[in-house]
Amino acid sequence: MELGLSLGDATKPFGFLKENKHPETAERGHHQEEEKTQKFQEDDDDDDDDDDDDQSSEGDGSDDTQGETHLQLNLRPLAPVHRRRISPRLQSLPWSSDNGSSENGSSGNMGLPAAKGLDVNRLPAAAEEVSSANSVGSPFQREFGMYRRPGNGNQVGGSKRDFEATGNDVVEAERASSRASDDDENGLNTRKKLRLTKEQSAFLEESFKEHNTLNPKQKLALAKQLNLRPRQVEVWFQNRRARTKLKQTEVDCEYLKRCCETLTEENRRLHKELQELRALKTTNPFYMQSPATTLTMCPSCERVATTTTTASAPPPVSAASGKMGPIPKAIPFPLTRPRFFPFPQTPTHPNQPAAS
DNA sequence: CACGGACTCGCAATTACGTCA
DNA sequence: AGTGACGTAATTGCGAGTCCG
Repeated sequence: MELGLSLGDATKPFGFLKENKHPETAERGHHQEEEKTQKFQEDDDDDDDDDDDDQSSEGDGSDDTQGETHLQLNLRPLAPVHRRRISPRLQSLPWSSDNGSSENGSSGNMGLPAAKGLDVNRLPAAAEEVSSANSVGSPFQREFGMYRRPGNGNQVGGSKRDFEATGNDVVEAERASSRASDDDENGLNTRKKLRLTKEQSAFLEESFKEHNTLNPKQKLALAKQLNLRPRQVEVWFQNRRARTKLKQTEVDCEYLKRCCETLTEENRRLHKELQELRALKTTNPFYMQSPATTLTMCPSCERVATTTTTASAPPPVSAASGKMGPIPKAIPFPLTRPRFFPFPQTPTHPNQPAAS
């Protein structure tokens, strides 16, 4: 059973993040690593030469981007070395030279309200920008600062995934130290939760309507556009998907509940009908004298037909299969049929002509 | 070619913060 | 001012897919 709750059309392309595609790369859906490698490289080298991405390749819409403002992003990866343990394939990327020339708010507005001033989280983001621009502090330090930042105004504590590097000894140590520090610092390390502004939420919502999942490029673009950290965008989409699913579950639940109520009512009605028929059978002597009539169902077409038998001669049953025998010729039921009889008039088998 | 480890991502469950009545 | 309910940002852990040595 499928219900039509529409909380965003996942089939539509990620319109406002659409970029020109290279036809030869538009079909490589599963090579995310290569995609990312190529994307980051191309972003860094040539802003106007945007390639495709695996997500946008799901929808077409690659041709209607002409005339649209292309995103001009200077996608500086966030702490590429320490954010995640970098793959050997990514290590050759020119990220090490942090140019710090990110232009906040100068990117395309994606046809939506400009993200300028959407700076709930701007303080930490700006701090990162400044520190990176001045080459003060490594990306790791910046990310680490986000992770261990004690409650300080508008700043948010980062998560382990902000510099996630699974299996890395450093990270394992930091996890441990972070948890230990939670105990030691008596709540100084309490995470701060920031509410997104209406504009940010609306922007993310629009993005979600376009596409309910993000590829890394889209995530970075959104993050930059909204002055959020990519992880925040990622989390927002994650939670948004969860809310959608929950909503869908509620709708499904409601539908099943109504189905159950309908079936219960139908069952009650049929029971009542059965009782009426039994009462009729016991109170109508003529009915009793008439040949026993049963309703049978054709196993092939599942249509109901009437079968007239005598009490001593049960309906024929196929000796081989034990199933019902051939459908007898239907006759009007019963001869003393009450006017209120609820069954369909003269049910007959389709292969047999109706009794006249 | 099979295999194991590393990496990445999404999801479910949960926590915790901010807001509001 | 205190409080509980609620919405939601954020965290954590896990499974699955992919890549690579």
